[in-house]
Amino acid sequence: MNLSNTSQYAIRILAYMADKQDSTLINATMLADALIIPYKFLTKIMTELVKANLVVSIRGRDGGYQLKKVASEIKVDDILYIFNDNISDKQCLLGIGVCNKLCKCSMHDQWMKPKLQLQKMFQESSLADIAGEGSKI
Amino acid sequence: MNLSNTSQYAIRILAYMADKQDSTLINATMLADALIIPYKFLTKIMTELVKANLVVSIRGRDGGYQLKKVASEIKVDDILYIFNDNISDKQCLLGIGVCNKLCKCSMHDQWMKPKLQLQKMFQESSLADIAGEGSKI
DNA sequence: AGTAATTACTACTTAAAGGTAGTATTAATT
DNA sequence: AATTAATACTACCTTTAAGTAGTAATTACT
Ligand code: SF4
Ligand code: SF4
Repeated sequence: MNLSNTSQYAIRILAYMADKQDSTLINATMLADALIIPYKFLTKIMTELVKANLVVSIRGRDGGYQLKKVASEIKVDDILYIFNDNISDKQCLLGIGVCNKLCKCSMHDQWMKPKLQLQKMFQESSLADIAGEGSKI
Repeated sequence: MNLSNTSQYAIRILAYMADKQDSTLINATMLADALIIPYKFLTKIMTELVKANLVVSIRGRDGGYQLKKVASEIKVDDILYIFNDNISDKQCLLGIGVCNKLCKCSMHDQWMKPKLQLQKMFQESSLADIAGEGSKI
């Protein structure tokens, strides 16, 4: 009942980048050091973020990474989506799968509330919301 | 962001057993067939449920399993606890870990609401609540 | 042109969850 | 006592997530 390591790292990375928006480029070494994420694992994640168009990379000497959009336009849900970690409408609690109003397990209705709240939280929180203000990353 | 396979199976097994309370014993083959869970994996789970005192087992010919307590006294949370899949108070969204009121990430407060709702859901739902009524298991 | 610093790619290793196989133990029936 | 049907135990195999290593490609600076 928690996000994958990869998703957690990705959120923290992007929030950190949003926070440092002033300085144009941030490189992998700086990110890995600041966020205490294994360097090689981080670069792997960064490449996926670049492919997903959330981040721009500049290769070669003096290269680095930069957010591709303004922080307020990148939602946490967009990040989770990349790693198949977002909450879908059909997210199932007991793993039976496709059920409907007539045929459902007894936890389905109870599960709806927190599920929708999680969805909303992820869809409405942008990097601008979760970065800055001296908050922990 | 979902329960482990093992936890999902365990909940469904116990809910099914609560539903069939009338017939004294249910054996592993019946459970595996009814719930479409791999037999050998199911017996592994059953043994853990027995050790955790939620289920009584009777070995030998004509043996099987039986709930150890009445259905209303077994909460979903008790099941999740066995497999370290319950929602703890300290459950962390971003994986940084031990934070507090003064030093926290910006998602912490938003995360509190769904987290508490999940906790409540698991702690308050008993097998009696989720079994029966022709609901899917 | 050469070097250094950077991201990207390919491939591997490790750890954990999920699942399977075989055997031992237990107990009722004959 | 032997057989049969059940759970319990031990050990293994498979799949996926997490993490690591090495090399190629790219670019700025000298
Ligand atoms: S009814 Fe239960 S099993 Fe079916 S989709 Fe909803 S949560 Fe999952
Ligand atoms: S503040 Fe954020 S990182 Fe810290 S425990 Fe809460 S959710 Fe986790």
